[in-house]
Amino acid sequence: MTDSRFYITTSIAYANNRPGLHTLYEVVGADVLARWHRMNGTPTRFLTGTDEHSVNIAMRAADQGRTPRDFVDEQVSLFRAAEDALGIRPDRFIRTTDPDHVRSAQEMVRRAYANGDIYVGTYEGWYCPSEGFRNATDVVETARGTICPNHPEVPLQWLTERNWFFRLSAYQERLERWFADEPHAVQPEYRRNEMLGFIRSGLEDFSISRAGAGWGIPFPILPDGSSAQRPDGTWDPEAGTIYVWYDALINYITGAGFPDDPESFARWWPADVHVIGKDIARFHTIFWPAMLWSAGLKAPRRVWIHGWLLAAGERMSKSRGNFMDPLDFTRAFGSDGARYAVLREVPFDRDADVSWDAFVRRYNADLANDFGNLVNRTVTMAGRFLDGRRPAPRPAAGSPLGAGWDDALAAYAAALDGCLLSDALAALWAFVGDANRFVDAEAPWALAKAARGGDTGAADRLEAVLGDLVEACRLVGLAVAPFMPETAPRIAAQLGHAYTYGPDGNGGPPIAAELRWGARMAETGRLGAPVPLFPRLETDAAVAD
RNA sequence: GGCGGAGUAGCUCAGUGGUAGAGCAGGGGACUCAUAAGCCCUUGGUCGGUGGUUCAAAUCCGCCCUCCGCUACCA
Repeated sequence: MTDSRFYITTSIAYANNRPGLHTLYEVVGADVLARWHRMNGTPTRFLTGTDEHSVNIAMRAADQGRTPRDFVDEQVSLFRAAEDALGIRPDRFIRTTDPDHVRSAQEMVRRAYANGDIYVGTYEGWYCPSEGFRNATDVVETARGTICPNHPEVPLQWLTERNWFFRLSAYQERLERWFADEPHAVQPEYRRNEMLGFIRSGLEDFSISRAGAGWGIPFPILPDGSSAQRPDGTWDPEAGTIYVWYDALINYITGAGFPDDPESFARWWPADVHVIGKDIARFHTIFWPAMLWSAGLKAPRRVWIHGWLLAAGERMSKSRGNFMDPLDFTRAFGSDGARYAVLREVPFDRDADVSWDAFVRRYNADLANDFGNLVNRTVTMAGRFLDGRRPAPRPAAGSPLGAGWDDALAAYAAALDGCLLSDALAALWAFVGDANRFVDAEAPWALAKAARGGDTGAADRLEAVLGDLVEACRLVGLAVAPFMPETAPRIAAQLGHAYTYGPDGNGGPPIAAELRWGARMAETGRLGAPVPLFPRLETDAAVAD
């Protein structure tokens, strides 16, 4: 993205339960992309949050003898604590209960109405209180009656409701044109094809209101088209509430300033990337653009659909109970270790099996052994052989490591642009491997011994080799800062370099200039103490799943 | 059922016509700056099955088997 700003969002988490790593995975990934753009000097807005309205949530709250608001407040605090532990720094944490979001959703309904895209119809079908509407082909007939396969203990209800519907059918042609004109708007490619296939199979209208559900955003229009707002400012309950997508999806524009702050909205919309899970791809790539067009707004520039975390081949989920607690994870791996492990282990474009042991192996191999040890041996050798004075690197052309850096960085940056976070790390770690091999090839300890014996050629070479290694550590440590924002300043400190980026990645110089080989070679400095960055973990250090 | 994708070393995967690859895990070795890390070497695969095309197929074509994704209204 070469635009003057970068707006990235995640899906908003359903605030019905404590958070799992499989939910926060997406937010960590988006946080990395946000930090990368912030460090590049691009004004960046990163939005994440929670989805808090539903009959299910109201029921759970009632079961506990609490108000829905009280219930979701507690869930949200758990999400925020877990995100904080993972180093996630959104520019705004949006809640669908926020007052400006309520106004935003209602305004979108009004615009759809004004554009003739919503109408009162009748919805009929099975309704599972735990899951929402069930398609007739999804329910199961048993001796006890019709049940929801996912919630057999919860009685299904046959619903007949007068609801508002959105005229999605009117947007089929425009959606097909959008997919054709903007081939990179939906990624990865195979998801795009699935969505395109869905569009071509024909689009039906969908319902956007619920009657009689109290915990939701008041539907702003009565069936006759008049406002549902009463003179005292309250809303006529007969109008019902806004149902799901005209509530949840709207958060992306609320977070950009719609409708209260037109100036902000003009600046930030359309979003550069919506990062979402594959289970809600259709709503984001088909419903959402149509809803926006109906309101006279632009579709998002890109929707990135990531895969799921699997445990033994099964999707991690709260209902299955096979998910990892993010706080267990960060306690064992550290915030940065957790971020690295999950984003390296799971390709951002498809599902992947994960396990505690696999994360430990990845952490030990990549962080403790390869990179952490590289920094540690470099700082130790330079400290000991050069009395703590930081050696300068050779010019890139004269250094095996310097000559390879540009390609490594280019591969890293290209992968980040393509949202392929695991590939980005792999590209950087190939360079880390080069650096470790370089150490053994040059054997600085042997050069130091020769230098002590009076060999001035060896002394010069020692200086050059260690200078290259210090520079390699500086570059990798800085480049990987979006993934490991706490470790980056610790590396800089050990290398005697300043680190001027803030805790969210804002504030420093554009990273591109800093990531040139030798960018700081003219500066002198002293090395810090060699403190191991990533202590090795034992495979049986902890048990979790 | 329809459309799409995948089956390659113990694990995760790369490889789209020309003598089977990487990382991790396992084994051995030399070194010693380092978090018993790093480096070097190495065990290991009838490339899902089968029939074709070709001088030559993991790679192209047919058929079969297995697995996965999408196939509408989750919050």
